Amino acid sequence: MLTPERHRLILQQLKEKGVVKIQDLVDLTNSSESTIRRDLTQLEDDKFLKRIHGGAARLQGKLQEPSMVEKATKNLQPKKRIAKYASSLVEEGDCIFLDAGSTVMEMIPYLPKNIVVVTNGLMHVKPLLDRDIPMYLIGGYAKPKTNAIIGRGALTSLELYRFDKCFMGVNGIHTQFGYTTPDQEEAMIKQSAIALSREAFVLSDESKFSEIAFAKIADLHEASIITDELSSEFQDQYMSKTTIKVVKE
Amino acid sequence: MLTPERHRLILQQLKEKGVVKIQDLVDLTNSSESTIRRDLTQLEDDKFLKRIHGGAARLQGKLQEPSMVEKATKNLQPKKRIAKYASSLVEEGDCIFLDAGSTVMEMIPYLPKNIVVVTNGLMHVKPLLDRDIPMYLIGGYAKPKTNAIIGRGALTSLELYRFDKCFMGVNGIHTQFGYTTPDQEEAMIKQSAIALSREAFVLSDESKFSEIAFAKIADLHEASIITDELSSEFQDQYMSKTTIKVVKE
DNA sequence: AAGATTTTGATAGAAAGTGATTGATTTTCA
DNA sequence: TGAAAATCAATCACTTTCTATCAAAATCTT
Repeated sequence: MLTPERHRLILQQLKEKGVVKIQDLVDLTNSSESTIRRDLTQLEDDKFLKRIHGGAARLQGKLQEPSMVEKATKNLQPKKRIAKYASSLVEEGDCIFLDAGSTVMEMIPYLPKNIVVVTNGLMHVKPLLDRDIPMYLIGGYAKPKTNAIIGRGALTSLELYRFDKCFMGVNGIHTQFGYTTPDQEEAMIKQSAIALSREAFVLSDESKFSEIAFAKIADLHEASIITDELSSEFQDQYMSKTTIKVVKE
Repeated sequence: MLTPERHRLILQQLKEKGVVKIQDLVDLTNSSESTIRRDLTQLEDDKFLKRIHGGAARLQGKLQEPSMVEKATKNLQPKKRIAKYASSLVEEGDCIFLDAGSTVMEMIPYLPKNIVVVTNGLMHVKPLLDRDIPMYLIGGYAKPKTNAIIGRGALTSLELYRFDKCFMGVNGIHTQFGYTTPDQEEAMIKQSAIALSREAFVLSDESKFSEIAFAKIADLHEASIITDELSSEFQDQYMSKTTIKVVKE
């Protein structure tokens, strides 16, 4: 995992929670304790946070501007671009499924209002309600780290619906949380949702995503990939089954 | 638990109540008395509070607006008291249902960790996850104003579970949002949950609640009412079917 | 492709935080 | 007032976290 990505994750956690434990960051980023410590030292030097025994704390001074996370963030822009394009595919009256995950969440501000959204992403709830978009939540187990609803019950609950379109994050939540291997149970939800949908779209803001994860999701059904960069090997390999839309600038 | 997290809790308690007992802080933070004492010493050094025999007191130096704090405190206390008592009824290993609503939400900080929670309250999600309490969410329509999951799907989703105990707010969310008439669909969820539970508890922090709402919930099944004040007419009227626990001080 | 540089993970000794105990001090209440 | 109860500061043993260092792995240069 790249250094700036880790830093972004750390700052984001900090922004959300105020204080974070080192061990949590280790789990979150799949890095060693040493690496996290070095990150924290560095971020403290740059006045982004304050180290405390056991972890780090947000500094309340003034440097809390939105610029803070933004500054440390280089990956935000492509994500927004992709999300905006994906939203443009949604038409009034549609019933869509939104996968849990940060890239998909970015779609919400751009969605039309006269639609119905079904989701398993707890983090999507507030932004959707704020926009007054009618929303159904899948029932089931709430997975702490990714705020996704998963499990057997979730599948049952999901199968009550049918969708015009569904939107999935490639590494879904894992992009954001640093997993390289998709969670088995979340993958099952993804697959099921794709099966219940007339059209499926996969959003990826990672220029390099693991071939395995890619295949798992896209190979099973027809799907369109929306990304900002894609090596030609992948294009050749999957072109036959999937449409690939590369969104630039 | 990280030191600043504990300090935050202490100061928060102090802000709400003006004075806090050490033992309460021990319970609240799951730390030892020694640790709390050390925290208090430190916070006093930093001029955040004044230590007094048995606990700590807010210092009235500057940042206090007595009128506002007092105002917010008046309705807060009974609610917390009731919620704390209700939490004490939950045993390790229990599977419980938590109704959507502000009074029930107050229970969360006091719940034991080795339980499973099922809820239809979206506002409960974050506090439960923060406490690492395993949580299942009912699926269905997310009602914007109350952040509750309701609807036909919710009933279906709910009926997959069985509970040891369930906890309902009387006017539920309506207390907070100023409704006097319970929402029909939310009432259905309440009734269904009570039916699926071995024991049912109704929490009320309103000394006067409407007879209609009361009867709707309590009359259908055996249930215990937990409240801080109850006119004797109600007691006489419902004593036969329900247990009433009045929590004072 | 070989070497230099950076990043990473592991380890050991130092430092800090924690919980229990003990005896001193304060409060309570008869 | 005086004895019992509650609260307190001080200390000890124990656990967790921290710093510093080194070698392996990854990345960059030339």
